[in-house]
Amino acid sequence: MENFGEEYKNYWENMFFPSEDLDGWAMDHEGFSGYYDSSSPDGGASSAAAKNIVSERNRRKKLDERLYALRAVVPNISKLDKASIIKDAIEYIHHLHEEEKRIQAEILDLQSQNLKNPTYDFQQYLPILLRSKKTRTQHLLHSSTSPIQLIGLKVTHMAEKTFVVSLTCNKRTDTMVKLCEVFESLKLKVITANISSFSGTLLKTVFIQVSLPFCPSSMFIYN
Amino acid sequence: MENFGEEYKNYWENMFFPSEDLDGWAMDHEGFSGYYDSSSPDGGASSAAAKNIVSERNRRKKLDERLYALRAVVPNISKLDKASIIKDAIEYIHHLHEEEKRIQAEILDLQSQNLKNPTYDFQQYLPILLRSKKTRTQHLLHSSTSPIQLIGLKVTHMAEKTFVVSLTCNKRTDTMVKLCEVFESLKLKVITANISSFSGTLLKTVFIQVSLPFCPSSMFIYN
DNA sequence: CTTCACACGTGAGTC
DNA sequence: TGACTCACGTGTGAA
Repeated sequence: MENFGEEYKNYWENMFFPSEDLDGWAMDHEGFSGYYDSSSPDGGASSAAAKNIVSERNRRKKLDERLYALRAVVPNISKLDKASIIKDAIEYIHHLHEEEKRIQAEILDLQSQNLKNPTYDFQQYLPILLRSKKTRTQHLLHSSTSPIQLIGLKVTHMAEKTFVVSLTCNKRTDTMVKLCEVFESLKLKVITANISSFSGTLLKTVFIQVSLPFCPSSMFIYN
Repeated sequence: MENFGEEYKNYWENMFFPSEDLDGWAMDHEGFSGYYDSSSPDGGASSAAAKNIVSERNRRKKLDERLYALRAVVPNISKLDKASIIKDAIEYIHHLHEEEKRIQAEILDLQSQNLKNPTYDFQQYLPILLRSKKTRTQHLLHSSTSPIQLIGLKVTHMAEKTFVVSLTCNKRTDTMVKLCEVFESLKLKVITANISSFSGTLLKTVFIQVSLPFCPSSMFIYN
């Protein structure tokens, strides 16, 4: 029996090396069958026992492979112990659960933070705006001489029917005039407007009041 | 030997019931020692073997408990198989990894969305602001006659060293004057400022330029 | 009757 | 040396 122990001395360390000698081992085992199984020396029973042996060995091998794979996906393994591997895996799953909960809270916080100052991105409605006023707006924004190069455009809902439109763009020649023309062309009810220029950029802030209840898409088809 | 099998027939199902009969079992085992261990019938060796037996039994029990605990933290167990439990645990960890990656991407997306219009919430820096200018600001914001009732306060990073401070508050008597006093007390380098009032609320927008590189907390200790 | 998964006792190796 | 961890072969009950 000692040779078996020699063969599998380092089994746990290099269990992923497929050892073909395992298959041939059942034949050798026939010679040992009489040693402890004196009551049934017939070939049929010993063959069944050998089948059981190799089956059990495959089962153990599979289980150890799984355990090895589990150890591979779990970082910070404290010990190579079988029990410790499972223990670390459990703790790691708990850690992942906590992290997921924490990150979910963070994402919820970010979402609520976005919701707290409800700034709707204008960018997606700009095409609608351009389509509806293609006749004038289009060629103003894309005039060959000095087009309005948009940097940022957003609308903030201040009160019912009241919005603040903030538009940032590069400052070129006549950009300010064109900007005013664009806004004028929208025929919005402007409460107050302010244009500031610094370091090559323009920022135009316009308070507008709409007659319809808030609906971002309808707001800019409005003319 | 059959009685042993009977005792542990349902071992896996109720492994968490501490079975006290395990301790007393070693004594019974003495009677069987001669059956297969004919070479060493002395009491010392058999006692050592008995210790080994109970130790090994405890080891197996611990390992099974760990496996049971692992099964408990993994949802959607396909089979109660030992190997399947580990396999499902591995898949579950992979699932958690994917989910974490997905959610991290989502949080990054949200953050970039916040960064695209980099509006830093002023609210958390307001206490610092108030602390640093307690002498004047504090009593202005909390004066008994008509305190400035803050609705929204945020700063937007426009360019290097350039920020837009937007402050919204309720409009009361002298609110506008006090607002100007507060901003004046901060000794900021104001490029341009604009105050608008509508439907009982005030909005003050100030372009300021700071001499230090951007650091939200230091910015408002600045005086 | 065969297959499968299991718990068991046991010897060997390690620290 | 004693206290471990491990792989092995084996018997057993369930599918």
